Amino acid sequence: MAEPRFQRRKEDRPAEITQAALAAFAEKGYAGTRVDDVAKRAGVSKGLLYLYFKTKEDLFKAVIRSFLSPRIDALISNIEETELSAEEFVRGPFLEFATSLPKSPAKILVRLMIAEGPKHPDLIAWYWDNVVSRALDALRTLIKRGVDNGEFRKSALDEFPQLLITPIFFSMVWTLLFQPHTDLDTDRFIEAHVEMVLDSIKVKYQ
Amino acid sequence: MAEPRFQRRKEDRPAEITQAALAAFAEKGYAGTRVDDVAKRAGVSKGLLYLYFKTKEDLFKAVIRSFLSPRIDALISNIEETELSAEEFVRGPFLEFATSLPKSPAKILVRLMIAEGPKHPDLIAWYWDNVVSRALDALRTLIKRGVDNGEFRKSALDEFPQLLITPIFFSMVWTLLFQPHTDLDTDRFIEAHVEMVLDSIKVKYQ
Amino acid sequence: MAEPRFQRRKEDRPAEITQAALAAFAEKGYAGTRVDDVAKRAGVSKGLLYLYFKTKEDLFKAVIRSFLSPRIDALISNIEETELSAEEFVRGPFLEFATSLPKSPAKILVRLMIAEGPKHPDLIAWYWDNVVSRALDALRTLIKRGVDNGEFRKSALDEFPQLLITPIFFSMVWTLLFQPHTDLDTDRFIEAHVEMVLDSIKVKYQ
Amino acid sequence: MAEPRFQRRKEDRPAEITQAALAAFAEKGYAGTRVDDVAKRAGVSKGLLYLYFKTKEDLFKAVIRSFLSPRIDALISNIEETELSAEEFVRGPFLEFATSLPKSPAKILVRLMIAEGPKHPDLIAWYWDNVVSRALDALRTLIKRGVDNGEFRKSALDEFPQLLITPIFFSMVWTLLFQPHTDLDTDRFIEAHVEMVLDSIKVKYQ
DNA sequence: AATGAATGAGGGTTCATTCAT
DNA sequence: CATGAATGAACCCTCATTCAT
Repeated sequence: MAEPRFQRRKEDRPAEITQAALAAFAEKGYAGTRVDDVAKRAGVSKGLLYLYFKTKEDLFKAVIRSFLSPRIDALISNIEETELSAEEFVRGPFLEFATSLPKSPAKILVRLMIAEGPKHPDLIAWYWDNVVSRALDALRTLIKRGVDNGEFRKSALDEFPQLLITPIFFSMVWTLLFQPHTDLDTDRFIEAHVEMVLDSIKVKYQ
Repeated sequence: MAEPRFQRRKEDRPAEITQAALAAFAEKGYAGTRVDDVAKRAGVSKGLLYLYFKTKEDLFKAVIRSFLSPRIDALISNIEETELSAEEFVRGPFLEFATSLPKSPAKILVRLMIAEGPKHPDLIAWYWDNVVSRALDALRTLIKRGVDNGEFRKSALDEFPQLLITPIFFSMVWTLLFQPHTDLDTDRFIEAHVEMVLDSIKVKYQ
Repeated sequence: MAEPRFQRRKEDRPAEITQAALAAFAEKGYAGTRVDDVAKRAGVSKGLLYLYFKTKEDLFKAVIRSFLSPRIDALISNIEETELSAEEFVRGPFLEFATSLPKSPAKILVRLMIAEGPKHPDLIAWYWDNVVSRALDALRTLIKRGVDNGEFRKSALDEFPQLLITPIFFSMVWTLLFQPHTDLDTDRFIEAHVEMVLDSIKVKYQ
Repeated sequence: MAEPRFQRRKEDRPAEITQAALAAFAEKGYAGTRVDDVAKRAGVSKGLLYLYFKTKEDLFKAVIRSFLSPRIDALISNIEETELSAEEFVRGPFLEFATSLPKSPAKILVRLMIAEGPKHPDLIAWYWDNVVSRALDALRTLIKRGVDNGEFRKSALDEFPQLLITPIFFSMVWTLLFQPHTDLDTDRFIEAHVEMVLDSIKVKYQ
């Protein structure tokens, strides 16, 4: 019944701490989170936390880096390797990805990025290089494929692939802020947008 | 309506402080801003600041409340009083409003709302009641008018007027974060989106 | 009877704090002294201390700089302006200065310098420039005057004026360390040394 | 006297640690030295270090005790067993000892003693009993022998044998502090002092 | 009304020491 | 014996807030 006060679990610690930190940052924001709290959440002493992360900022960066990125990696390789037509891909895997994001903790990360980003330019840079620009390229590839296929006509989407993901951001931010005041059905919202985009760029006949 | 020629004596003190606070919060975020700095920026002593605002949080709320809202009020009354057709209004006043926002300090307010909102639910509530829901209603009115006019067909936009403003938020957040890494032409981006929406909902012929 | 919690005494604060800090550092050394304690000793809040001294190190430097130096300044100007013969000066004012030092708080400063000096090279440099090298020059002047007068013969003291002050340092360090174990009569010890030196350099007859 | 050829297997662990600790303390002082660092320097784990030394303070005392003392032991027995005249001894072995000290790590120990001594009275006591008072006695013996021999006249040195070692301390402290700012030739400085002392106490003629 | 000196709770970080492995 | 992961008490410093002037 006596739980040992010491537990050596070197392997798992960083992930556990990172997990706990995400939860804490999500609730209180960066400044509002006390390192003590993160440690407590992780079931760990403050000292140990500092063994794995040199500073609170370090911890924050580790949190940001370790989430979201895998998800996007999956989407990207999916785009590259799929055998679906462009429209099928958009209606299938892309839509699934798009609608899942606002329900995931990614939402929280977006908040943190927006809130704290300006103070951590290197973090933004890392994100741009490793996540955003790659995702953008993948989207461009997908759209170009549709155009080359004759599925899509040439459109502003060629230049602004962001037009496709606009409602994802919006949903995340909207629910983050106004959840108690409204209940946006993000799935249908995003679907409607995608439908609208497809409607606008699909080659209609013949 | 006659503007008093001499003013700015005293007693727009609160406004001056609020102004200074916006600048400070914009630069450093809420937690990163020291009350001292705000006072210095406003050319006022710390003590005086506390005469007008009971706490730092109070000051923050005053800042948030005093900006953005007038702008939206204008848009709303514009919608209500315009004699333009729905499409003309979207292409005209709405687009102008939409493209101007990402260049204005509103961007910063959005950041502050996202960053600090969760800690200030009453602020969010105030915003919802006084700004967001009213703006949403106005948009709905506008769209409904278009449908009633026979300009627009029935569409998801009826339920989700947000589909129209999606790229405004996106532009603001995007430039906030990735300004140094990319240069999104927000004007053309937003125009492209609006065009796409109109393309999708306009009754095409006959 | 109720003492006001706040007391505005801007002028006196730095000196009071510096005073308290000397006492604290003397008792516990630099590392062993808590800023809190210094504040308490000075009857002041920790925060106020940081208003006047940016860091603990800053405070330490201020303490070191503000003591000892005036004492030596006096000796130096004394040497420059005296009308006594060299021997008279040594037996009179110099001896008085020399014997008083080991009983003064200077002892403590010497300890602090020795203990902490290596970590604060700029402090050492300041001391060298403002105190030590000037004192050395003054001593050299004094001895040279004696030689020029025909009071003293040429000797190693010309090159090493430090030979005169050797027992001062020794007395300070010795009592610092071994006070409880021995009772060196520093006055007579230093006198004996000075006598010995004079005996050795005085031109004896004719 | 036969030195065992193979050694250094294990179990001069304590000595190795003590060695490493001296180096560390010398560089950073007591408070500035991390136990971790000492362990690393000694090529040993922190846990093992704590096997040999119960606390950091313990380690510190061990360091202090293990150095300097052997050197002085040698001098003392030298004084007791020598067949040289008092003057010859002073000019020979004593001077050699005196000039070598300021160049040795003893200097560092002196610093540590001065800096940390007041916090470790038992260490001081140990030093007094085992090193200082014995050294003092030996010096007294030497001087008395000179007087009894008719080499020296009666003088203050009889009461204050410290007058002989004054410049040793001085040289150590001086170089410790002002090394970069001056270059005292400690050998010649100490020689000059000794010469002066002898000059003063030697029976001059017949 | 206006100032800014003064307060003190609170948070990030370090590091001597312990103990499971 | 040996390791180094884990603990937690301290300590420096900041800053929102108060109040004597």
